Amino acid sequence: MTRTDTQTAILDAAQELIQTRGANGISYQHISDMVRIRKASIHYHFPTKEKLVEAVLRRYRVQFLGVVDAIVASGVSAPAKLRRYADLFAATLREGAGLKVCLCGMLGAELATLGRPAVAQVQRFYRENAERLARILRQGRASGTLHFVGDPRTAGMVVFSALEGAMLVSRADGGIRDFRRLRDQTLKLFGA
Amino acid sequence: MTRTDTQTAILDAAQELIQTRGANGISYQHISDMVRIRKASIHYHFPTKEKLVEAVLRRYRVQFLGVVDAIVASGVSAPAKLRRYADLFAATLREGAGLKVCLCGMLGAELATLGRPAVAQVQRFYRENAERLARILRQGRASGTLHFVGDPRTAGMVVFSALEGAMLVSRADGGIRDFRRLRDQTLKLFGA
DNA sequence: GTCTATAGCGCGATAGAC
DNA sequence: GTCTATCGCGCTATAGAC
Repeated sequence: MTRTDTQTAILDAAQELIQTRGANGISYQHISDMVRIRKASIHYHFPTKEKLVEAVLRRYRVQFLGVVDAIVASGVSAPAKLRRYADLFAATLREGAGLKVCLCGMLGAELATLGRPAVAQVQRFYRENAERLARILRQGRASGTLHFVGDPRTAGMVVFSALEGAMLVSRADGGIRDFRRLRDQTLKLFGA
Repeated sequence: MTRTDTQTAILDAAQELIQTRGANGISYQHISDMVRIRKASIHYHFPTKEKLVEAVLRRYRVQFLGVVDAIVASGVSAPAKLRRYADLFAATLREGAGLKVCLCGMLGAELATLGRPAVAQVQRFYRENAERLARILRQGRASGTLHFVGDPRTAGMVVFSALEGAMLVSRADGGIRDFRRLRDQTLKLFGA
């Protein structure tokens, strides 16, 4: 499990490239151009491209959900949690050089070309995020700080998929400015 | 502008493939497998892959916006228009064999790998859809049938990007069933 | 663990017969 | 308009030296 600096650097480059161009839009050469390593040497750390994508996915999911869980466990109000959660997406979008979408938003689009393990990782990311959001929404409604109708689980999926869609659309057109507008308006719909 | 049967068949196959696998996940061979034509012959109708993607995009945008404009111009209430609009996305998702996402949702993800003309087409699709939605929302608020706070233009973008995100996420996990739940809950947020 | 070299394949695109 | 044949390239992946 202990990861070397080289492995981390490869994962960093691969993740950034996938979030920008998609898994089908990159090659080992692209990674080699970013990391000080020859493309053949990448296979020593990650034998196939499929394994590399899986490794990127696993790290991303664990890291992202860790931050989400910290937000859920924090003592702030439900609207504040919702706001912090949405800011994770804003931070992702601005991260690095160009605009990046969520790794799992990108791989969700490319789902039909991924292997079974990668597909399972993407599905798990979606479910776990929606579940955390459902908890926040349930808490907010119980304490009277959030207002919405219907099942909190569905509402959690709505918030999650709306943010994924907002990243995708705002990257193409208005960038982070538009994303913030979409985020604010979306949160308002839940009374936050 | 008159299109032959062969050109239409190629565009149909290319569109279906792109909506499922993405532009970077398909090849002329994939199209050749679906249409009764050799892969080299496709170049006669669409000289490069980039031109083919552009042609698919243009046809999709014109066709989709045509239906949207018919909904906008129809005499039904704003909530009914919103509902019919959302049903276009549900229909797209179920269309054909496997689950398909919106062509421009898919190409939005792959935006960084597309040529300038294709990028412009995707942006235009986003803008035009958000603009039509803004009109519906404005009408609904004025007539007291829809309820939301803030700028109708931003709200239009919210509805559009939420539906794009809902397609993406529900394709990965619960399919059309989940999409309908997301659609219903989203419309409720606007009082529809 | 990283390198050079290369196998082996699929890709987009072109040439030229029909 | 469609075909066969092929070019040239980039891709993932492997072999073997260091």
